[in-house]
Amino acid sequence: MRDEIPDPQTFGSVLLDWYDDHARKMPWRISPSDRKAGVMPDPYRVWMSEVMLQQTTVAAVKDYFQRFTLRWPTIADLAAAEDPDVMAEWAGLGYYARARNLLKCARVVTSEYGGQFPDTYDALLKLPGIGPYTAAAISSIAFDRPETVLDGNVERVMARMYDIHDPLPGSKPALKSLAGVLTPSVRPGDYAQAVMDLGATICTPKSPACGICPWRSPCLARQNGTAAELPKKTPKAPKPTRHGHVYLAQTIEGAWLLERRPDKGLLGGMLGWPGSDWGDAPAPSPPFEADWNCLGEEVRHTFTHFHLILKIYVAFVPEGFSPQNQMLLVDKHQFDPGDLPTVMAKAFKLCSTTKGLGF
DNA sequence: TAGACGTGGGC
DNA sequence: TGCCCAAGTCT
Repeated sequence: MRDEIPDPQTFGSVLLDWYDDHARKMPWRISPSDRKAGVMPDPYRVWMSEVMLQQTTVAAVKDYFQRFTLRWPTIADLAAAEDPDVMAEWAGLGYYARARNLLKCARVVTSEYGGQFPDTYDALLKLPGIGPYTAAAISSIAFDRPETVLDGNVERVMARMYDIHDPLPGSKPALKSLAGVLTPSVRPGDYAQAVMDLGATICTPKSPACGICPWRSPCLARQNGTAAELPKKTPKAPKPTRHGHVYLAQTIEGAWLLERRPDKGLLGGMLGWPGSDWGDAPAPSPPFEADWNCLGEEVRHTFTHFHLILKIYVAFVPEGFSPQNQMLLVDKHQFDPGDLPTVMAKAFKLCSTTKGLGF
């Protein structure tokens, strides 16, 4: 069946023609016409957008990207930022290791590369938070080098183009190889974005719009009627349910008792409420002795690999209490629940909308 | 190397 | 409602 597929290099020009008319507008993207006129993107903005887009939708990223680039317009600005400010700005976007690595990477590029991103795949791959996908994306999009990006979109497009039924992630190397064969030497940066746009808008996970796809003719899955069932994926393990206790306490002046979570592990580096471990039946562990008032409602939240149910307790911080370890008191005028990861913001919201607690 | 690591939207 | 999915990386 392979002999029915046209010369791979012609795929590139077909897709680029489609992209010229259908490229989505994004704050970090140079339009195809501007790009053809010689305008190059700012590698800092390409890097920032690609890190934010890891496992995250374009819609969710847009506002964060605008805020980050407005507040820290250059990589030197970001490298000089305070860690808590960056973590607070990232709050709500998820996968917080990305924010910690964003700062690490900014500081390495500033100190070791004079503030200029390297342009090769191998050099980019060595930087914190930059893996095979992001190294290829920055190298191709920001520097127009012919690297092959392989994200979820490209995996899906390739599995369908070649009607690959082997399940992901095992089939990843084969799909990368097939994607590499199709990568053209002309306009590789626009091509990388074009394949991803194709996957995001036409070759979608469910109900792919094969009828209007620029690659409908050579696509083997469309010929065989298997597009909608590809790519196959190995089944995921079921999520267990864990339980925990969190303690929301305020001083008589209104300051909130929070803790800075350790860098390693879940919600690493973020602010949160003091609390127990999360497990099957965790022991209560209030930050101080008090008459803790348990809220009638619980927080329910689902992470990537488990469900969580949190019991909320509230009390006043006793006079003379001084925070130990990673705990800190945050003045009520400085406290912003938007600085918290979503699960912690949910606990705050539940607390603040429950009446009769004295807060 | 397989599991850890967030969140919100769509169906 | 619950599951799938989104421009993955790290260990």
